[in-house]
Amino acid sequence: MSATSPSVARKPSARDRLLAAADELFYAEGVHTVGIDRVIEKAGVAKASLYSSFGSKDELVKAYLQGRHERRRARMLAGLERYDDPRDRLLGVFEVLAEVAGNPGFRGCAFVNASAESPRGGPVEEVSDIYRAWVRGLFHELARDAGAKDPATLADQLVVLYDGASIGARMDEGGPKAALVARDIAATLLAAATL
Amino acid sequence: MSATSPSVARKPSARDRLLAAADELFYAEGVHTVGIDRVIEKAGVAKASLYSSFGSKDELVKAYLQGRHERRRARMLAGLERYDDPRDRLLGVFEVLAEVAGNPGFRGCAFVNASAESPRGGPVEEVSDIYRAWVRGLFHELARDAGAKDPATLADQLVVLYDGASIGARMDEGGPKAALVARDIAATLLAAATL
DNA sequence: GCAAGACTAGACAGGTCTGTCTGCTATCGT
DNA sequence: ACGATAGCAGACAGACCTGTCTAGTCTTGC
Repeated sequence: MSATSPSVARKPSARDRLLAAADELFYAEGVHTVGIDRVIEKAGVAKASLYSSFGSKDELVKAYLQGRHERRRARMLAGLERYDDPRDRLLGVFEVLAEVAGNPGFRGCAFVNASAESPRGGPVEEVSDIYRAWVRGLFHELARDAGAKDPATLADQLVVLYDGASIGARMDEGGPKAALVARDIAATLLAAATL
Repeated sequence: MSATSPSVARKPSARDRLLAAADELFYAEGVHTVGIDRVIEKAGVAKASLYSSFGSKDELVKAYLQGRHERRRARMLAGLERYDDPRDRLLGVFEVLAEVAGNPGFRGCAFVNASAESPRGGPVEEVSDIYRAWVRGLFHELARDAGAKDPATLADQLVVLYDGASIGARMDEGGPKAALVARDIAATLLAAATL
């Protein structure tokens, strides 16, 4: 029980605790609704630490969204490793989404939610665009691998399904249901696109 | 030019001016971001008038959303009158949505946006549920009329498309594009559902 | 031992938020 | 003519917001 062991039971840095608290609160209640005071209280951190780490609330919001992007990306890629067949991998995106949406704390897409309460052209739109470009790129790649005749068009369609599933799960409390509906539609579209 | 002519150039009531101002501001910038002061200034109305007409900001938000619901309903039903064939009427929903999304001020679904910045179980969720039940009912009815074998399932699918189109138009600045993508998917689904 | 850096606690400034209240004015039905 | 109703203008209270600043504490490398 050496007190300075670097790999065991180290308290996370103030920055990491802030990000964890911001992630929970911002996602659950909205980036504008939740004030700085609640974030630092949950993180157990002084206000000065927040401003020395991030500089402003906007930057904290940005970091929160970037963290969401990275974690969604990691979860999606890990989830798709289960599948070998390119067709299954494409539909697997909606399986993973269904798992995520079945989570009790699920409240829709963090980027859609944040941008609903943020001005156009601000930092939120910036990171949202990057996230959405990644989603579309992933679909494009999977559509190509699955043998779609026009992978770009199919990717556009799949993005619509992805968004619709996420909104449906948030607004209608149906858990994974909307994502599975989207999965079925995707299967129909894929069949039609590879004839 | 009688000064009291009831049908010519009457200044709208304070209540109506408030609703019009709230509609513009809340939709463009979010219900939480926009404060009471900005609404009454735009409406040219005293603060006391707002509180005597609506009682609270929450009630004003509710009235704003109810107005959106009613106008969307009227616009949709009027737009669908162009079509005779039941199949065209169903797809016409997405044509009307494309027209709406092509509007320069379009910023997605007012209910999705408002609920992103509102607590669960509040008045916003209440009116959102009513609106969404109407959308789903409309699709159900149109799916039945179009001869779908399982209109309830088709309606679920069309709701996903409707949500996805609206989010895509807001997040990706594509104007009516996402709605037309959704229309094409709907045509494919309808063909498969009426075999 | 000790200096440097990271962190905490909390006061403070300046602004904005919702909601209440007091006066004053104009219009309308009777 | 006159009372009722509707509306306007703005001060005010109390809470909450972001962001800054001071002062003290703890940890770590050397």
